[in-house]
Amino acid sequence: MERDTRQRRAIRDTFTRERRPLSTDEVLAAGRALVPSLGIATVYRNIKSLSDEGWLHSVELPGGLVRYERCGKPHHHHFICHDCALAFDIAACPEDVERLAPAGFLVDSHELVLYGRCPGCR
Amino acid sequence: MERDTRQRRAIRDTFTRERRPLSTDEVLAAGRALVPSLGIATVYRNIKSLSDEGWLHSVELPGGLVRYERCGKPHHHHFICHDCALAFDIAACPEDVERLAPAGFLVDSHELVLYGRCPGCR
DNA sequence: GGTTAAATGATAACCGATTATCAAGAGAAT
DNA sequence: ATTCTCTTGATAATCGGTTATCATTTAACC
Repeated sequence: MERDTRQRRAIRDTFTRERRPLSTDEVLAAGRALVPSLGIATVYRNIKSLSDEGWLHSVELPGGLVRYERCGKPHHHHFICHDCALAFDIAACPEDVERLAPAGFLVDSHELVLYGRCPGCR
Repeated sequence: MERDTRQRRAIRDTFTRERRPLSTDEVLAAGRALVPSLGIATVYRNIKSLSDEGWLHSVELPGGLVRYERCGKPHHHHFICHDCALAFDIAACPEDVERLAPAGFLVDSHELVLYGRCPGCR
């Protein structure tokens, strides 16, 4: 991936505009608003190359659906709306979660997911 | 599923003995220790019927691997070891996580996953 | 113990997600 | 504008997980 194509720009712009984890389908839908001919194979290819370049990384939240977000964001968590299924970033973090683990467990990272209804679905 | 078979007993016993979320492969492996002929189809069938009966329910943790645990446990969270990939129960909970969400988001549940190394892998 | 229908086990089929293929399209450099 | 080669888009192939099929086994009841 060396060339600056309309498709690749559309995909990058989508991640830059939406500041939340996006699934391949969401990238395809949003990207088609900019480049109607965009195909799913191109979405997968560019997500892969942008990940290899360290511009994107995958986010695995419960639900078996892989999403991707821009690299370099500060530590944060996520909110998933059970109506629209969109994932949103949550800046806050419930400090010192390490102490919640029983003795003998070594904690080195954590993931918190809040579920509910997003502003747009209420 | 009405008959009390050796296979079904082995699967139930596995969940009763291990008090943590189990994947279908873990149930198959543990169940075969009791009934060597146990097949994966039987594991899926019994997990489904035990779920329909309200004895089991699925737990979706990050990673795209569905696990199952007994119903009726008190509110708890999970720890996933990144060496052996086993999931363990964590009794503690970082209270009032609801207020971590920005205004406009209605939170009705949450899931916390701690990652690290379990006692057995250290 | 014999009968009968439900459960099992091996495996084929299915399904959604991802990757590979390849002819056509289009950046980039001349 | 032309050339060259990388990228795209349509779709076939693949993959892991789950479900369906069906002959065989076996629990439950007489």
